[in-house]
Amino acid sequence: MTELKLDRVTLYEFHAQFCKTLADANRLLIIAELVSGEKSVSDLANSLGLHQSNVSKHLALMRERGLVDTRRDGASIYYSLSDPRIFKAIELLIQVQSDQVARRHKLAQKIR
Amino acid sequence: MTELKLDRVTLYEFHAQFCKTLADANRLLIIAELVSGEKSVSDLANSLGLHQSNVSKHLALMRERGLVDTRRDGASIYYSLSDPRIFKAIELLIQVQSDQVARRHKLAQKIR
DNA sequence: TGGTTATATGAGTATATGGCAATATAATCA
DNA sequence: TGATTATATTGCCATATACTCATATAACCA
Repeated sequence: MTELKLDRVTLYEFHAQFCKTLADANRLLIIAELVSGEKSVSDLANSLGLHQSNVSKHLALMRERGLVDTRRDGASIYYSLSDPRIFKAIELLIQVQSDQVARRHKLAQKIR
Repeated sequence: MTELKLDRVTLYEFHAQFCKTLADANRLLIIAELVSGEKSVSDLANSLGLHQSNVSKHLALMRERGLVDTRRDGASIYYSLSDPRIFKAIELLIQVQSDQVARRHKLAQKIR
């Protein structure tokens, strides 16, 4: 009983970690950039206006957690989404969020 | 140009906040409990073995961000999912995550 | 080999987050 | 009204996170 509960918590911690990986605006921006194809660290740093070390750290985290793959070409390292459904999943979340915002807006109008 | 970029960042911060709301094991557990119908704070605290104040805080956060609705009945307050697709979205994320883990496992086997 | 470019990593700092304990607010009931 | 139950809120602490700067590692080229 307790054993089963612990397992369930562990499982949910695992899923929560995945959500945490998506729970950063810069990482979402990076993922969005990668939808159109692989990009190097400096590509991303330039297009997003972020520090190279910052981007590198975000990519390292996403790599650790299996969201992106890497390919070295000379001195550059190219990052790509390991699964295009990552972006689909994010889009669905965004859709739900947008609908909620719309619903709350309507509700606020009714009250007013 | 800069204006547009700022807007994009702001938008992604908004989406990141939504992901953050899901990025906690106990909140995911609460959401999973609510799939089967509305529950009071103490219901949730008991079934998950969490402190009442802890559950209350998590629910307040989820309510602020529109994930749950509330209904008062006497002294109790019942929480419910504001949109069942929240759980669907989480399930999709979990699916992607599971596939990634499976793929990495296969890869590890090949290397070994 | 030395210089340059690309990426990764470590140190330090500021902020955010989750948890617990204690207290406050609110509703019920005797 | 006073006691009880249910929920919310506040203060505090420990930990985690993101960021910047500086430095290390790695590949390339003259």
